Amino acid sequence: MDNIDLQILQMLKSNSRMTSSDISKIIHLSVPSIAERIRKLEKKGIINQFTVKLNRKAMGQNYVVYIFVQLHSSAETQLFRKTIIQSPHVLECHHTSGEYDYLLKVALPDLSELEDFITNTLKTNLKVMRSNTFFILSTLKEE
Amino acid sequence: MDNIDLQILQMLKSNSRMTSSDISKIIHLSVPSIAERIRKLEKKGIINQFTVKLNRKAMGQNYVVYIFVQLHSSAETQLFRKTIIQSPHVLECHHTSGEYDYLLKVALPDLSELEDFITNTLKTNLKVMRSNTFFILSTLKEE
DNA sequence: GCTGAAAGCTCTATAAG
DNA sequence: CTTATAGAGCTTTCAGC
Repeated sequence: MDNIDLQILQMLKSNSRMTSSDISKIIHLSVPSIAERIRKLEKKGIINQFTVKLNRKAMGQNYVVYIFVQLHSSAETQLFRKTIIQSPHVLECHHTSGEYDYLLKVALPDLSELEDFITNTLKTNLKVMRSNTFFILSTLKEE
Repeated sequence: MDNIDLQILQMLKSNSRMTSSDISKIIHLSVPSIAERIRKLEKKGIINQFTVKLNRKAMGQNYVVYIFVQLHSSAETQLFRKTIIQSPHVLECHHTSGEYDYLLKVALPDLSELEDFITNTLKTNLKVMRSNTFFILSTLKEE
C-alpha cells in the first residue's frame, strides 16, 4: 500500500460514491489503474465496506448511551454475544480491559426503551451481573 | 420517510456503491423514483455521508482505546474541542454525563504513541485534569 | 504496473402522462 | 409515480510500453 492508495482511501472515505474517473481527475493516474487499485483494496480487506452515515436523530434514535457490562461467568458469553450482535439498538460492542467486561454503545428512541433494554434484555435475558450507563449529551466528532 | 426509504437506506448502508438501477431491481420502483428519493434523503440530512469502513489493523492502527477526560474549567473547552477535532488519532469525541466530561475513542499504531497522546496532547497541551484509559481487547460489533 | 483508446453498456436527467 | 428517450459518462478490455 503506497501513498497513492492512501490518497484514494481518503477520497473514498469522504465520499464513497466517487467513481474511478472522478478520482482520476484529482490524482494523476489513469482510470483503469484507479479502478484496479480500489478492487485490490477491497480484496485485501483494507476497505471493509462501502457504507453511509445516517443522521440518528432523523432516524428516531434520540438517545445514544454507553453501557458498561459485567457478566456473571463465561457461561453466559455465548448467548450474550449472539443477542448483542442481533440487536438493532446496539451500535457497537467491545470487549474491554478494566473493571467491566464489555462496553456497549446503544441507540434508542426514548427512555422507556432504554429502561426496557437494561431491565429486560440485559438484566433478565442476558443475566448481566451489573451495568453502568452514561449518556452522550452531544457529539463533537464521530468518524 | 416511508418504508421504501427505509429499505433504500438499509441497502445503501450495506453497500453505498449500489446505484439506483441496482436498487430498482430489488424493490419494485422505477429508477428515477429511487434516484430522487436518494437525493431527498441526502438533502434532508438523513444521509450524512457516503463513506467507507476501513480495516484499522491494515491501516496500522493496532490499538483502539477509550479515554475518559475531565477538564479543569470551561476556559479550556475551546482549545480542547479544536485540538480534538483536528487530531487524526481521535475517532470519536462525545460530551457525556457522569463522572467525567468527555469520552474519546482513539486509534494508535503503538503504545509509545498512546503515551505521547496522553502525556503531551492531553495532559500538557490541553491541561486535562484527569483521564482514565481502557483498552479495547476485541470488537464484536461496530456499525 | 501504467497508459491510452475503443467498445459497449449503464446511468442520469428530462419530458410527458 | 411511471415509462421513454437522449445524451453523457462510466467501466472494461486490450495492446503496448
